[in-house]
Amino acid sequence: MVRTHRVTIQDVAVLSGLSICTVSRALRKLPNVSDKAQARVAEAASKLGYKASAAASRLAGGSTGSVAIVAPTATSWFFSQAVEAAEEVLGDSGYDTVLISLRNKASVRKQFFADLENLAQRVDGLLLLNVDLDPGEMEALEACGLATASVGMGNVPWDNVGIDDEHAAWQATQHLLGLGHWDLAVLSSNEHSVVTETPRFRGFRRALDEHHLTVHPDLVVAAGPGIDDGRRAMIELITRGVKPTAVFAHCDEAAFGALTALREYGLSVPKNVSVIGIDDHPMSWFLGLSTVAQPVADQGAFAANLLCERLLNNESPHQPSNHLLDTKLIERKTTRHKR
Amino acid sequence: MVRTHRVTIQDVAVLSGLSICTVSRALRKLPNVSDKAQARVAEAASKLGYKASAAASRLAGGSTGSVAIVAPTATSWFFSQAVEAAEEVLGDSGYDTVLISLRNKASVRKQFFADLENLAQRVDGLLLLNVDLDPGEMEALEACGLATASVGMGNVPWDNVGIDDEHAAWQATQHLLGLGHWDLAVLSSNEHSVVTETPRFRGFRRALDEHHLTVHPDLVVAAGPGIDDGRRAMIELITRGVKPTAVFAHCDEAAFGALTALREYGLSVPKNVSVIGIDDHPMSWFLGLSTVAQPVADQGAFAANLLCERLLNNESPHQPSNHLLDTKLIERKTTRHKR
DNA sequence: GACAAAATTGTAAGCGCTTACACTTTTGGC
DNA sequence: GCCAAAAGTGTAAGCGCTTACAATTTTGTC
Repeated sequence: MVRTHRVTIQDVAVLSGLSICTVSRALRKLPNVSDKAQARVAEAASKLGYKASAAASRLAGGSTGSVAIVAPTATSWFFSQAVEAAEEVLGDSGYDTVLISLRNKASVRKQFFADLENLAQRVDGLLLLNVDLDPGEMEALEACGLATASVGMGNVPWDNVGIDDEHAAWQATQHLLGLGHWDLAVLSSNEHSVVTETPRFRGFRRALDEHHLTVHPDLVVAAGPGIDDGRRAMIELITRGVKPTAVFAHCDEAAFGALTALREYGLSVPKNVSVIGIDDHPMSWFLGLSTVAQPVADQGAFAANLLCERLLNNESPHQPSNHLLDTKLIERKTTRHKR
Repeated sequence: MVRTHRVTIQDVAVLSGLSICTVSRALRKLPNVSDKAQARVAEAASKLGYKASAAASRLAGGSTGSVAIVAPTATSWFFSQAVEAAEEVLGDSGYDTVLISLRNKASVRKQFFADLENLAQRVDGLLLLNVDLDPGEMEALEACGLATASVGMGNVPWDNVGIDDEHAAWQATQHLLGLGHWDLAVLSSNEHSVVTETPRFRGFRRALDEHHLTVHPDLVVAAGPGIDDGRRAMIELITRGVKPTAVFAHCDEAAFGALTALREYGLSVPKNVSVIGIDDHPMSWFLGLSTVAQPVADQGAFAANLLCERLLNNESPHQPSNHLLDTKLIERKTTRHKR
């Protein structure tokens, strides 16, 4: 195979009998190009197998052809799922996906925001996955001027897609309530505090309210997102001596941990205690965990689509939209009617 | 904040009182730059917060500053783990990571190899994760001239890191044998066939050989990498009427499936049947699955390091190396001495 | 048809960097 | 000290694209 010279816009210009400039415009579908020219360019380009050099294009002021996906970590089920879905739609729109994991580390995160200005010249857009911004970070983000979209971030000045967390929690709690349980414990996200309730905790409380029940402080315990976090939280609950008949975990992995703890303490699920989570983690099916499913891949794909749109007609400064996708209760084997 | 003009190499040149060319060389640590100049440039650059424009650098014939990581899918535990580890070391070396998932689809895969030549001008290197190459793909890869490294790919003309699959399988099998089991079933990868044994199957067989045992065909069944695959395979085994006292699954997820099937059929683990897998999936700890652990993140990081090295001193055409990382038997609750 | 306005196309000047090559300074052997 | 070789530095020509702006063609109107 001959290492042939790179096909440049110049070659396309010659073959189509037009100027470089016209070719450039035609290729990018800018206005002021006759249909005839458009067609000739398209033909020449495809005949030559021409693809613009990202570097040259970028240097001259055009786009880089890539967007960055930023996630708190890349290893969790949720993120890898969302990332892959986003990568697919970005790829189909001709964008490369550069992956940036904050690795759940403050230092990495700080580094990222400090470097944002530089990143801005390497990518055209930013897709943020569940990264909670403090005011300073928000400012840096706005200053860098990158087109942005996000997943799971409420109240941001760009397009966002997520689920209604409060509603999802309400669904889970409501399910438990409907089964006759009223001594409900909750494994709440550790971001939760009495001052700033998380949406999921709010949903939990609202469901209780609706049944004229109140949240008993002893039945609330903080848990991180991992299995072990859930296990520890559940043990904490058990050793407090409280006896809930059902447990709502803020996410499936925490629920897995709760399941382990319960088993360790000789409590049978769902005979003695019902357990429900949120997510529909792939393992949940396997373990028979009742849960409220959220469409993870859909969220990633949707957000990516929004970003692409924004990237294409970068003129229109349309209002940032916030799309909430549906969640769905999935009843499996860890919840049962109270005896 | 003033939208200040981009800091260019020109600015550094002026501040350091040297020519652009010298600055360029100093920055890239090329030879033929005096220590004095080197120091002056470094100082000026850091004072100005200068960072070379990737686009300009690339266009002028330099590097792109990014490498592509290619995985069969991005959603599995294994790959997301390896990808994050690789992303970390690449990032530390100043490279952006562009993620490419083949999405387990032949069409995507074909597209990828067809586009390789284009990709070659957007990235400096390629990190392949467990993608089995057919001869044509291999050729395309070599033709594109990209620096390459890989994880889990034996016998390739570039640096590779992986584990000794045969040995890992041997470890697992040996463990079972050591517990007194001799009616062993194996859930083998579905890539396995009588003609081309997979390394893991070979390890299984070797362990048996060493105990003067032979592989009974009825006790061999193919299973994909998923939980459901494992479940179906185990059910197949059970309904065949064979009664193994222990099962070796080629990966943990298949083992999970086996666990479910066994439970469904009223067989108790490890009382009636022992089960072991390979991987040490995060869920294995949770489920108490005995397994042979492989260092996933380490493999990704190691391969990324190898690639970076190769990228830096691109002169030295050193021999491709193949590094095998250690695997370790982890005894948990699904394996027990035969009664 | 004539002419101004609108639509299309072309010219040429960069974007910020690398690198071949020319030029200047330093080094070291005698 | 002298001079060639080595080491360091500068000049300038691109890399392949975008985009003002100028030039040309087409269109529409009276």
